[in-house]
Amino acid sequence: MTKEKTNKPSKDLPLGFVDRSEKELLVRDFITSKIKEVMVKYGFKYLETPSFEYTDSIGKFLPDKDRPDEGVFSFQDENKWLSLRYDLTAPLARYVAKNYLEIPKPFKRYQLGTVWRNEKPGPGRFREFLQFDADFVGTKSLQADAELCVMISEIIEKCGLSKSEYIIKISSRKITDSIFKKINLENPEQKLTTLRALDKIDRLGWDGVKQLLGEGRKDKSGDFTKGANLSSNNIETIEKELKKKIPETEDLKEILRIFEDYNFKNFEFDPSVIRGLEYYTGPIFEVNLKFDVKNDKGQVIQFGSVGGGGRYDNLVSNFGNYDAPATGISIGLDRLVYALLQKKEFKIKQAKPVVICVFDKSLIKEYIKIQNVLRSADLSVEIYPGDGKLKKQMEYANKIKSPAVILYGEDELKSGKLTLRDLNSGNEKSITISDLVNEIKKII
RNA sequence: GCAGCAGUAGCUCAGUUGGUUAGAGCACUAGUUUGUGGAACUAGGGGUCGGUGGUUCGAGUCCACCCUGCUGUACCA
Repeated sequence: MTKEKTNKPSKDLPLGFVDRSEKELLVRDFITSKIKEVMVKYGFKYLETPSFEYTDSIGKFLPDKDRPDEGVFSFQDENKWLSLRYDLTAPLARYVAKNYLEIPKPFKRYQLGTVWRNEKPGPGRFREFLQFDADFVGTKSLQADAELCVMISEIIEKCGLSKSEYIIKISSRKITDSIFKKINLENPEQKLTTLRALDKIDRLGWDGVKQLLGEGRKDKSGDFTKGANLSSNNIETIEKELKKKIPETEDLKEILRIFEDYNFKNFEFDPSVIRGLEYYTGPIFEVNLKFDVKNDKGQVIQFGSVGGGGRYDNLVSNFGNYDAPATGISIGLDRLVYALLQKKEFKIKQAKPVVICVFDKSLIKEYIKIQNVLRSADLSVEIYPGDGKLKKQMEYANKIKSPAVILYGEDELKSGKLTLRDLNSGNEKSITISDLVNEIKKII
């Protein structure tokens, strides 16, 4: 190996960016194919928007900041700030505002695309990842919200998870709104801290959350987080309200009725679901896995949800005069892949090429002829990309998990037959080129 | 950002209270087999022990600072 010298380029990747293996990509392709099937069934339109948007179009405003890179990756082009999109919802709102008069109302679209976040990465969380997003724009009907939950369940199950392995959690921003009214909480900073604390019930449990609602909490590394400083009375009220098993807000009651009509049962009312604090205005949902996810060291990690969404009735109107209530849901595909890979054995067939060994460069014409015969039959095949010793070529074929090699040298030239070696069994056959396709099909 | 832990060969790791030329397994290269892979055997290459400075006769080992990674926590529009 060559020594690392100061001027050599680094082979490290930027923080939070990863190379993705064929194994992951095949699972991801499988998932996206299932998503597309379901989206067609549910009548959503396929859309793609660019990776970059003007920074202010995606909800980031930067009046006097030098670098608007908190949370997003940005650069300045011709005096305008551009940012890589951090989700697919904001670009959708921009798209709807821009094309409002042409598109059908309501507008149903789905999108698959890479998004980037300039944040600290965590287990199964990267700074570049693939997201799936489906939305209804231009309808207040809660039928839309309910259908998103049903639809996302169908996708998850098509990906191979059973009903006992995931659950859709639903809640509504209206619940926390009414609690704040009840305890007369108006200080916006306290409200925010409170919401953030409540969002953590899953991870920290009520004990931890109550510390965060009060003075604060020390995590297991010893780090201290300041709390919301609510009175113990108010904390008790919040706990009592949120422990109610049955939703009292109208929107959730209605959604539950619709779920019944769909005969949809794999959901759970969970008022601790808070999610994206800024733009949600009504029902919110989250897709949670019910099994432990481990890292490659075998430790169980805090994995969080694989997807979620909710109603955002004001996002489109931010762009102009059009009022377009909307609701949507997204899945982090790479996280889903990460989780699926440890839950299930995926046997995704990917043909490996039969290798034609290069005995003699002067026979290359013959090799190409053989290759053409196989490729015409849509078989995967390659001439060994080099001209080393036969042993090397065999090792190569073995390494790439080739099903078979074809040997054609002096002996074969004389006999007019070629040798086909099955790399699994080690058996060799001498056959004519007209039998080749059939013989290979028997092997693979 | 804050906190805890870690960094020794391509990978996984060992390295005794500080003591000569720093080790193992796997992987790699060559050979045993110049027309045959997976197994075995033999030989070989590969490391400024994350970096810089310090303590010491002597540092992979001790100290300080920095860098990187993992985990938790915060933030995540």
